[in-house]
Amino acid sequence: MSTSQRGDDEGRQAWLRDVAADVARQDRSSSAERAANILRRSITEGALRPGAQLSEIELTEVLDVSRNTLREAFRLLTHEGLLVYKLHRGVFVPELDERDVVDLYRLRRVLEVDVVRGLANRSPELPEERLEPLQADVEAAEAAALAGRWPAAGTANMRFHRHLIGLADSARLDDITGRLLAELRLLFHVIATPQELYEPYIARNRGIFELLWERKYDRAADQLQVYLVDSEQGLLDAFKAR
Amino acid sequence: MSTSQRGDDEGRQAWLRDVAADVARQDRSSSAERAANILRRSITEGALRPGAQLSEIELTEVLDVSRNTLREAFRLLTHEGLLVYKLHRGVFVPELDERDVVDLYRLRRVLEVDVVRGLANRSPELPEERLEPLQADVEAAEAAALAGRWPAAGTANMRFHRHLIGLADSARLDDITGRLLAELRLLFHVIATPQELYEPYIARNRGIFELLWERKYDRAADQLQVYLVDSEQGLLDAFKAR
DNA sequence: AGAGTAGAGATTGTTCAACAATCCTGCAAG
DNA sequence: CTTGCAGGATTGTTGAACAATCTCTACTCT
Repeated sequence: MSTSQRGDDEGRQAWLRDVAADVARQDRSSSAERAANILRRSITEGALRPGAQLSEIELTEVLDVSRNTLREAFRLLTHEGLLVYKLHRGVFVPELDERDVVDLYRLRRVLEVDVVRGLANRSPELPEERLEPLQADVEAAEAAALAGRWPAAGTANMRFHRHLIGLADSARLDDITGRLLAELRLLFHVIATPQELYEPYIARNRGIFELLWERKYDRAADQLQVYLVDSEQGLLDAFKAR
Repeated sequence: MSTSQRGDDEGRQAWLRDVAADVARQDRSSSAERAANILRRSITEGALRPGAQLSEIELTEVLDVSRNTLREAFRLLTHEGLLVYKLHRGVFVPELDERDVVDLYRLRRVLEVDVVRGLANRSPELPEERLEPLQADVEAAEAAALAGRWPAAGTANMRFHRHLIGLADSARLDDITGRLLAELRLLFHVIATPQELYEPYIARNRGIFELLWERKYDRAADQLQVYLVDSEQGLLDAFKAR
């Protein structure tokens, strides 16, 4: 927090306000969010399978929160698409099908490809350091794949695409992407062998990253488009084989 | 719904009660959703202006729900972007600025234009009757404009774009669009004279509709793109003039 | 007088227990 | 086999209580 701020009161006050807001935002981890984090992991890591019902009474005991707080956590996850409410019947882990695959990938394609293509005409060119998170994700995925830790590879892959979208500096786009990727994780759990699903795409992630690094945004967008079409087809094939 | 746009509490409470009775008649979902529907209408129709704070105790009395249920409704609307929480200070109608205009229109452009362009390669060609809701919206907007009822013209315009997105048959796209348009309505309320904002675009809506009817999807997409760029610029100009 | 501070009052954040409304199950009658 | 009806279980909603935090006022000190 060592910034050489010049002495104007206006700037200092704004700076203080920013820091205060930042701290307040981090303090926001309430009981509901803690419960939601636990449930999110349980869902995305497969402990709670699609179709499973989440009993309120049981979970209030396990998570040690009140029913109201638990329901708040349910709402958070509902917004992310990881749970669905059925009136007077409770919350369930949604069961997605092929139509959802098509729907989700349609959105992914149009959004991600547009973000990458849009990088070409930024008024200040994209600074190199903005690509560093992407590089870290690519390397994490490669390392996890080498070690055979496919769930970790999947997580790194998700982070890569989330960081890719983040280059657009759009809060709403980030929000939408968070939901899309969370729903995709639900779909991946239908697949028996995650290795076949992820392995071919790790190298392609690196290819896209390299093109971004060389500022060849149009070519990166083209590759991303093909990547997403192939990935969708892989998921659809896995569905048929199941 | 005759309403005096005065800021006095008495008038606003009466207005809320009217909407409450209106919505309760046709709504059989949960109390929280009912309350959320009432508040959503109050916000999008301008009774609750950007920057306004929503007092919990006041609204529990007006809406006749408990604080917990009301807060549930707040959360629903927060997820839609129609309310923002400030920790320990309450919920407020957000005040959007130029950056939000740019962000929202960026998303609108990429999504709407892609939907229209995608109509060209549907396996079963788009049936004509799918365009009927759009026609109704165009005509409603023209009628409202002729009568000088600009809020109604704005509503019809919103419905036109929502139905346009609906042609894609994507539940997630519909969901996202609902949120984007709701936020746009927040922005429109900053504008003093809605007439100037809507009038030029009513004829262009008809133009886009006619092109869709003639199955000239690429040309319709091009016009839509220009439409959205101009609309964004109009909003930005209105912001500067304010 | 002006700046800073302590505290009262008001509002929000969170939890709990109880009751109402609804759904599911199993069984009996047609 | 279908339909209708208890009874039990689960969710939906409420009101109250208490903790945490903010805002505003009044006071103190320089």
